[in-house]
Amino acid sequence: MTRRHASIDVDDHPDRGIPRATGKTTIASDQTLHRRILADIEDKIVSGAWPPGHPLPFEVDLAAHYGVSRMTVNKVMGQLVQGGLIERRKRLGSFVAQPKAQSAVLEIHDIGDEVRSLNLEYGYERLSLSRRRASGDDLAWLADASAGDVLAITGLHLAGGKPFCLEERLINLETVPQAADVDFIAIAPGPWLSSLIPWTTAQHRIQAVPADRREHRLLELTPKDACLVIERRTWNGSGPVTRVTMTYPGNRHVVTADFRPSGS
Amino acid sequence: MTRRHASIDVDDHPDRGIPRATGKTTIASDQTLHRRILADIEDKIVSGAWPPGHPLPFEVDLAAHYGVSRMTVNKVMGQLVQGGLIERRKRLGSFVAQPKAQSAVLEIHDIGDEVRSLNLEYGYERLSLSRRRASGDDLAWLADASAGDVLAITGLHLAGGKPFCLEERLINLETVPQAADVDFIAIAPGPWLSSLIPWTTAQHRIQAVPADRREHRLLELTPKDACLVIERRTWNGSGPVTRVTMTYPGNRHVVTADFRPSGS
DNA sequence: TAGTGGTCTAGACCACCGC
DNA sequence: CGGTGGTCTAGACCACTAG
Repeated sequence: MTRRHASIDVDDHPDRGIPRATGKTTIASDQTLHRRILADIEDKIVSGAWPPGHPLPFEVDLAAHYGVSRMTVNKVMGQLVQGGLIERRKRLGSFVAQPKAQSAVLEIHDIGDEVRSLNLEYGYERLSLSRRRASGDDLAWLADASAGDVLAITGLHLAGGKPFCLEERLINLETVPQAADVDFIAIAPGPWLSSLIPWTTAQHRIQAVPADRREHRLLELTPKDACLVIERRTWNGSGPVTRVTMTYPGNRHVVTADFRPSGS
Repeated sequence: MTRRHASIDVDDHPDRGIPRATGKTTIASDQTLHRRILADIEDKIVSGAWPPGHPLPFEVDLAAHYGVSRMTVNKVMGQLVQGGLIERRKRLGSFVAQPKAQSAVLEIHDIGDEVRSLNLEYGYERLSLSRRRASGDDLAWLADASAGDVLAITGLHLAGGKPFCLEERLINLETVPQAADVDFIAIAPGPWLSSLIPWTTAQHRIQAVPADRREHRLLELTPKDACLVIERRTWNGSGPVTRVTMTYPGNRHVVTADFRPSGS
């Protein structure tokens, strides 16, 4: 065991230090090795015992300490890195990361599921559909992609018969030519696309805007109300796919995001 | 090689199928094995060649196909699972996941850094501070924690001399007793806490509200403007730490979130 | 019951980089 | 130069579960 770093301040029981459920910490005993070790080290960091910047023991030492092979420790360290809890540098070692930007996970569900999970009846009503050549506003989204035709759809999602959210969507017909043959009356563009288009990259922008006249009418708002606008642009391997802005009544809708230390 | 699943429809070159940079796909050739294999499989999924529900070859077959050991393939599959691209079930195999809930990563930066990254001068002004016993509203946040004292701080973050965002914060003095000795005039509560308190769990709620009178005045808004309100509740290993409400002028501030297929 | 994923090992080689 | 993390292997055992 090398001598650098402060000694491994884990209790050094005769069981070679593998964390057990018998202590005060809540660690399930019927876990895999790397899960228990991960939980143990996470606890050290989260509890503040190992503050930001604190050096972690080397892989070899951790392996010896927990009585496992280096590969197992390496797996744990990899998960800690991906969770943003530690940073690693060759020759130097591993260190508890400085909490820079908290990253939270924002789950964007299908609107139908979202509504039904509230025990409300879901409905969708197409308001308009038009095919047109990409114009000025659209081009900013299409970027340098050759300006072809786009499909513009607006629709209203209903929850329990009442307006839930207004959808304004643009579909790039160069990437998704099949969309030209759909009228999007029986099915909303979102689920139609997600069943067809594979995984992609997406950017979201969230902002608050005062409701304008059209939103007063469609979303049954009063002139003073605010709207939460979520804009999502989606790309594919072959280019821009769709851009959608969802306008929610701000007083009735909330976006939630959770944060967890590690990926698990 | 077992016979289930459609045959591995990767080009079966004499080089045993290890993806190279020579093809049409953009895969860096000087990558590690598991990165190249990961990129290869990701491409299969993202491009739609393997649609949702499509069965992946078994680990043994993939290992044989790529000419690597099963551990390497297993590492790749683990990353695909964590990226939400595939689902695995024992005895059945691995399948391309149905795109259910898109999950985006929301980065919560330090406000000072955020302002300075806009090339604006950052400033902070404390508006009020009071210590009080936890009352009705606070208790909902503290949950069943014993109701002790809380510190209530309001402050204004400035960008280029102009109001940027209004902060209303509650600090649980039972979890962070040290906060009682700070006046939070020279330093905002956010950075002070993050330099002191280790990593934790957090919940975010984002909504749009019409600006009220106080916000008109403090944020220099007109009566019609909307505000973007981000509420963050933070827990520690030892209990609730802080609850903060950030109110941004909705027309000037946007929250962005990105989505990537895999953790990489 | 047989085949799959999940896990773990003991060892190995290498690139990197501070000393 | 030496020690660290990064990677990869060949093999092993086990739990789970469809058939």
